Amino acid sequence: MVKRPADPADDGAAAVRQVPMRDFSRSLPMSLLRAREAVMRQFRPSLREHGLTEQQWRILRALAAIDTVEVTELARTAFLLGPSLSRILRDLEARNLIERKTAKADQRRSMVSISEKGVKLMASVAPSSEAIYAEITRRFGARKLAELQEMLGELERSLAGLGAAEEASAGE
Amino acid sequence: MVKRPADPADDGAAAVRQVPMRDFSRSLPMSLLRAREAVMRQFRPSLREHGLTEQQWRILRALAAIDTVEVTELARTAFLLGPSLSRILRDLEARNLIERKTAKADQRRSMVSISEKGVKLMASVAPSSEAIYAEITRRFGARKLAELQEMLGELERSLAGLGAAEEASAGE
DNA sequence: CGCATTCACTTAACATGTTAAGTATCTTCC
DNA sequence: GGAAGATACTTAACATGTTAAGTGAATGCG
Repeated sequence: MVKRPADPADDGAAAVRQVPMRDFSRSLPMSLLRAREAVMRQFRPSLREHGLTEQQWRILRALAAIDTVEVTELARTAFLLGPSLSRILRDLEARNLIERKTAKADQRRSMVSISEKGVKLMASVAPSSEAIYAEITRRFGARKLAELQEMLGELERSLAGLGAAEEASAGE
Repeated sequence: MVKRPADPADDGAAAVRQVPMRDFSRSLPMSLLRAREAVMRQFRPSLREHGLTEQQWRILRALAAIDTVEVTELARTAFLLGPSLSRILRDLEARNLIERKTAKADQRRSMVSISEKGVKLMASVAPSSEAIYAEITRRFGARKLAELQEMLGELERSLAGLGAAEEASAGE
């Protein structure tokens, strides 16, 4: 039900009356979601052809750049939560795309690295992936792309330490 | 294993040598993902307190703005895939937060609307949600926020029609 | 009319996101 | 050196993302 004023084409300047909430489609989270989806839509088909999901690809890329890492550090790098990473590593290991061995000094830690097979798979995916990225850059513009990334970084930094714990600090 | 050149602090101008791929953490998808996560991290606790997930909240907001819609149109508005929406609507209906009735003219279509209870729930969530949004705007800057959203929109538009079908057009 | 297509969803199946518990290992500190 | 607490994962449980298949209802067309 929900009766509303029924004023569709009223998106001008002084539209601050009794609007209960910012137009949904213009919220920051939605903008970010839509933009990211527009980008990922380009990559998914290629990854899929190689039997990889977006997250698996993130992990392989992260591993290719660091040789060997602990799971926790990998989670931070690939921006995945522990449980997700745990599952994916199990699968990637079963497919022999990565290798795992527990650290000698600390039996809790397990060191992960990409395997030869993993490296080869990456080599087969990278070209098309790079081509797609290049096309995106061409369409949007390299300059603007850099600007956008800068702003996204700023946004992230400006929100750092707002929602969680806040250990050592004044007032509270 | 994976032998690499081992040249960490070499991110200057002429770093186009044999780098197999752009530094992972600086890729556009990652930037978008991290930024969005930084934003959503602010909202999730509040939504959770009210028993809502991010997606459920998106649906309620979309419904509050349009009175009644078909499921397909709602999917487009709330930016959810059909299957996800189908499940969520089932749950929201069971919780009496929305109402559903099949259209008379076309038995395939089901018209969805928010219920009184749904409206009340929204009213109880909106204040804190608005406050969070205001704080984000304050921290990042209203001007920059608008710029960012504009760029995200441009990015989305510049990629529109690149990955899918492309029905009526020249050259295949 | 009758049948193949298309449409508007819904189900299914598998992968990940998200939070809470569980497990083994390590560290501290008495 | 031994129990309490902290760490580094892993499991569990539930919700959503993603693709494919299924179902019932309209449409198009001979």
